[in-house]
Amino acid sequence: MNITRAWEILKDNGYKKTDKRELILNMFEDTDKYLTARDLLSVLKKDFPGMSFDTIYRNLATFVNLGILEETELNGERNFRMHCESEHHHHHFICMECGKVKEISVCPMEMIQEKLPDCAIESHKFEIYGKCQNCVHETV
Amino acid sequence: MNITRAWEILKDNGYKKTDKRELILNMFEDTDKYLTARDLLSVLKKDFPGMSFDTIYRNLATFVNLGILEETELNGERNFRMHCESEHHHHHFICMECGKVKEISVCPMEMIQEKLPDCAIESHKFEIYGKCQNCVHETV
DNA sequence: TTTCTAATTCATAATCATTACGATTTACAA
DNA sequence: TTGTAAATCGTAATGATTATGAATTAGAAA
Repeated sequence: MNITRAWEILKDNGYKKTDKRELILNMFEDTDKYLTARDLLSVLKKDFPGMSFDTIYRNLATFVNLGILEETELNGERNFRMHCESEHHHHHFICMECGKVKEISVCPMEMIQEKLPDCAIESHKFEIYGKCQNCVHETV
Repeated sequence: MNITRAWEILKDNGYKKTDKRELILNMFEDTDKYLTARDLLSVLKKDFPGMSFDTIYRNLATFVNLGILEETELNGERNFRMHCESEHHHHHFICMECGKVKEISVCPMEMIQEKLPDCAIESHKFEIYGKCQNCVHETV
């Protein structure tokens, strides 16, 4: 997902272009990591001291609904990042040190459905946590 | 994990046998579902109106540390259940309707490590959500 | 361009889960 | 039976998130 596409989606759905939304989207475009509402607020407060929780959370929810951002829960906090548009279904390795995210193409769901013949599978979460190459070699 | 084993573990680690702990463990022994702190409190308040958050949360943390309970995050709330002692590593299918939990023996982690040769994988989460046999057939 | 209106934001308070604290009570070993 | 560390109670604090009502603003229509 790039920022141009994000604006298209917003416009198509009747959402306006505001400076706050622009700042938020820019922050996501600049990184491949997951960010929290807190991350966003602490940066955006510099440019807009009055920036409020409401603005952040409402916009994050909007972006997720429109498929611009994707979301996961990491130690009790919601984390967001630009939605990947890889053509194939995939999962993520998340570095717990620096936050870097890598795509993993393996997904065992086909196997799984066979094992649960009578269940209606609605979703699944498969995430791998650890340290990435760089962080493994860092001395603590 | 059964309750007798749980008490052994507690005793071995210098924890005392209290009526509150007994009630909490009994609730977990009676079900195979995940329970929240709220679930526990709402039931236990009947027998012990004074039962406090502190007691619940402190004991849940203790039980998790000792491996008596296992924990997962489900829509922003921590959920707990008796730790499975299956001899093999496995994952869970969780019915979002009734809360029933099924063991899934498939785990793709061997495959994954190959794909991330330089990363130190520390943990992973793999959960499947949906409706179980019974709940699929219920009319809403 | 100006005006109108719905969308957006601000400031703040409410809510919900969780954690912390000081005083009191309790389990259990000596 | 008693002493003491552990556990609990009652309540308050914290931190993330959601809600509210008033004020502002973007963007379409005149």
